[in-house]
Amino acid sequence: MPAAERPKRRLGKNGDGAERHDAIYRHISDAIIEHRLKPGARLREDALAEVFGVSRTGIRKILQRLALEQLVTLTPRRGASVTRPTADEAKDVFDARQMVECGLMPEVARRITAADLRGLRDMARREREALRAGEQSAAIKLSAAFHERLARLSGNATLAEFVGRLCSRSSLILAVYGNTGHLGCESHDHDDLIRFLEEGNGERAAAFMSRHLKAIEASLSITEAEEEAPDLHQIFSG
Amino acid sequence: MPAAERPKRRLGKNGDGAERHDAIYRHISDAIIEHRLKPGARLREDALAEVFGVSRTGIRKILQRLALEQLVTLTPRRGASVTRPTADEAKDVFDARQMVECGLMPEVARRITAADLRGLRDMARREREALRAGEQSAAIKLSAAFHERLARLSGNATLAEFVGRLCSRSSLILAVYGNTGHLGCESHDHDDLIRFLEEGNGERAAAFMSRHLKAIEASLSITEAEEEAPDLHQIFSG
DNA sequence: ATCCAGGCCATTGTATACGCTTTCGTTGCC
DNA sequence: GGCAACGAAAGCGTATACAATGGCCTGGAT
Repeated sequence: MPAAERPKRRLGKNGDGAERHDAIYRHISDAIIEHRLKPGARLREDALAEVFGVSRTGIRKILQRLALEQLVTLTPRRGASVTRPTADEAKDVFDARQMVECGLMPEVARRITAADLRGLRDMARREREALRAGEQSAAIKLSAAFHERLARLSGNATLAEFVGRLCSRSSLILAVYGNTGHLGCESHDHDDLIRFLEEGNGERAAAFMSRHLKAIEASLSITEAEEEAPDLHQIFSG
Repeated sequence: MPAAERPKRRLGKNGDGAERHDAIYRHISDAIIEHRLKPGARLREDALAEVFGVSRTGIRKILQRLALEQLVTLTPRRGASVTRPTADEAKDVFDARQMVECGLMPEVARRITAADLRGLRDMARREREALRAGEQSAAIKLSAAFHERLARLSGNATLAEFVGRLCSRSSLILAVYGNTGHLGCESHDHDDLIRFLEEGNGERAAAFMSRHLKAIEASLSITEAEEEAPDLHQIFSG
């Protein structure tokens, strides 16, 4: 029974050890960012291990990585669950995005090429299409990817990675504090931003990005009412 | 031999599992930041496991965490080694610090209290003393701690954590590209900065921080000469 | 009937064991 | 004499097994 019925697993284990882990990481990460796994959802190691056909060891590694990126919360003896950002954290994240993303715009405007502009337009188009098709999950992920790609065009890998994490956390924040049916980024905002960058006008791009982020933050309904028994309310109201 | 001569280990394992790991993490992290472990140094799992009296499992977890903070590099089948930052990474890190730390100064100047100022002066004093006593290791760590503390006073935990990581990586950069005997931060610089903050002059503090960081970066001798065989040169020249 | 206590179960934390890859040393051949 | 190929050893990657802790359910007492 053990060796006979799963020969492919052994094969997969040998061939692509590290890649498999990375793929699983991306699966879980995407599920969180796309709100398929909602904040507060528990992530049991055994269940994940069985689903992805690996041992708990690998799952633990991935869960730890997600915890360091603050997408999941690891409580000492209770296991892992999707992080539920607090109101303070939400403010910090958006303040950080305000500083970094806007600060990056001038450099991006300076370095951007025609090929980059094409890529950005393509992403914005796909995002619009997903939004129109009602695929919220895809739209959310594409929006985050757009912001990260933009940051990456600055040439600063460190800051780009940081922006990527902030965008992931923003997705979590939207899941908790966002009004349903109202996505974070307006669809035409990104197109306008691309136009400013095409003109090489970094200052206007930065100003527009600032307004863009402020608009997203303003659309949130941040109420940290419950203090001691928040889980029940959240679960039963949702 | 196994059970009789180490009863404390059993005890320690039961009482403070998570804390022990955190302590080990800090030990290794400090050793890297203080240049006791130099860039390129290999970190064998077995050796670390034996030194700290835990199993390889725990060491792997810690190594992974350090890898995500980019203090150590994890090459697939070769194990862990202290990260040797490239010239590009060094530039990115200092550009990022320039943007974030300077951008934070106005808010810090706005929120700083008398107690905060006392704490900062104390840190600056200890740093000066360590520098005068020739304790480079301690001085380097205190300098990084000063910058992180400063960022934390902004009230933005996310950005403060980011600055902390940038400072850790800066320490690594100094180890590779810094001229021996010339520490990154001039001792009186931090005192001057504190004065501007005390005056509540965020703009001047930001400008001074900018010069401060530029001075550190300028003091580096960034030469990425070796491409394929850098290890030998580095080791024999150091 | 409700509350407290004790035991059971579920789940994580840790260690150990095994397999595989990589690397270094040696030997043989050119 | 140098280069290449093979073999052995060392170290990492993964899985499995065991131990400990916290939550939950049940039973009894008030």
